[in-house]
Amino acid sequence: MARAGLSVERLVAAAAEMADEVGFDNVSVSALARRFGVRDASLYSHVRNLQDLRTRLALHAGGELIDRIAAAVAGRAGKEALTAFAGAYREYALEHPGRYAATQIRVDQALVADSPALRRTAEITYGMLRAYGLAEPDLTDAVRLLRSTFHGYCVLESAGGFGADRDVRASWDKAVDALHITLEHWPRERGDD
Amino acid sequence: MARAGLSVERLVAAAAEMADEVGFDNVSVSALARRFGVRDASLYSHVRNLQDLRTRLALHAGGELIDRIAAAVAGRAGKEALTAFAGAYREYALEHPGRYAATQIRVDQALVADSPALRRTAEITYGMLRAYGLAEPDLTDAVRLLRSTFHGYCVLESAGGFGADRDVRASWDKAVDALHITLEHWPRERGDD
DNA sequence: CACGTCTTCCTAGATGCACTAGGATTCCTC
DNA sequence: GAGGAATCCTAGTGCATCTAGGAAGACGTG
Repeated sequence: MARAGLSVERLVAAAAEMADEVGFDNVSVSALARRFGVRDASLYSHVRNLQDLRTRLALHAGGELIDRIAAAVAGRAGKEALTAFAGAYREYALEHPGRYAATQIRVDQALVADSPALRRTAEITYGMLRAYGLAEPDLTDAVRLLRSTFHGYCVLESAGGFGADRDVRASWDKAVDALHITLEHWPRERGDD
Repeated sequence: MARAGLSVERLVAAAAEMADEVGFDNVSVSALARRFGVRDASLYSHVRNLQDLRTRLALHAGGELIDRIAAAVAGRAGKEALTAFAGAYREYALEHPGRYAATQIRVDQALVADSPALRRTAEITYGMLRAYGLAEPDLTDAVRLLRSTFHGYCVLESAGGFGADRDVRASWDKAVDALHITLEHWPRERGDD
């Protein structure tokens, strides 16, 4: 019997494509097997179960995302870096809605800690913010604000949540501008209370 | 045979409780039927299918959320209104994670347009922002920024996405502060370009 | 009260998914 | 070419959504 040549890597890659096409929630073991012309059961030699597949997909997509961001931010600082970061983030979320959705799932913290991608994300984000001269706890607050805004915007935009007759890209640029101003005039924590 | 006294309203209410307990994704027709001591098939006299149930739950939760926000904002303006809005929003999302998750699903735009809740949300939001003296298209940009930040923060927080050792409530207050400042110093659109 | 009707809830069954056990075939290595 | 490991299979379980069609309670009308 001719073999299909499955492997964890090929499965994850196909799952990523499938997620972008039919949505992350519709990535199933059966559908993936069908795509390879193979029985469901065959996949379980390469992947423990559906959750395992999804987790691998999440880590894979997270790595892709941070690679793009890192490339965009490299060599820039201040507002330029922020704009590049934001642009790369939104572009990935819109180009790859399924993969981006995958990055949102709750993943075992032990796995996250093991993955270099997540650490790199933190490094890049905090590094970018250092240019604004923030210190803890303002730094963490600012990171949380950025993540929330970027994530929230991309989720709402790709879910079609912005119905008003106003260019979505323009609103995004405005939001990034606003964030830059906020970071420059951050309401700093006083050290003595 | 004794009747269970099912109705769409009771089903949706039970589904809402169930969503908060076991997560929105785990609300199933079978589990809901089990909760009423009734067969799965019996629910299909009241609800068309699972998607119908979820849509009803989403609209129900959306109504609850905007009611809370309206009550919190009533009689306030400016920063007070913004803080009240933000507080009511986050409180609901944390108290009712399942219902809040329900409000995120993609719902047929025709149904949304029919629902008074969504229109009320827009009214309240735009009304609150008018105090900052913004005009279109800045108004829409600001609404999108607010929604994104609130939504993103609540999603990330309730998904356990904020791992750093910093009080999550404090970061939220800081974010709301930052948004207030942003709204006061909004980078306005010049009319002539 | 008897009758017909509508609603509610049922049984039975089709279909699709995740997942396991265990067997067969192919590939790699020595 | 023989042994062992990896790959893919058949067969089957359990749980989910959803449909078709039937029985029995609730309800209004004469």
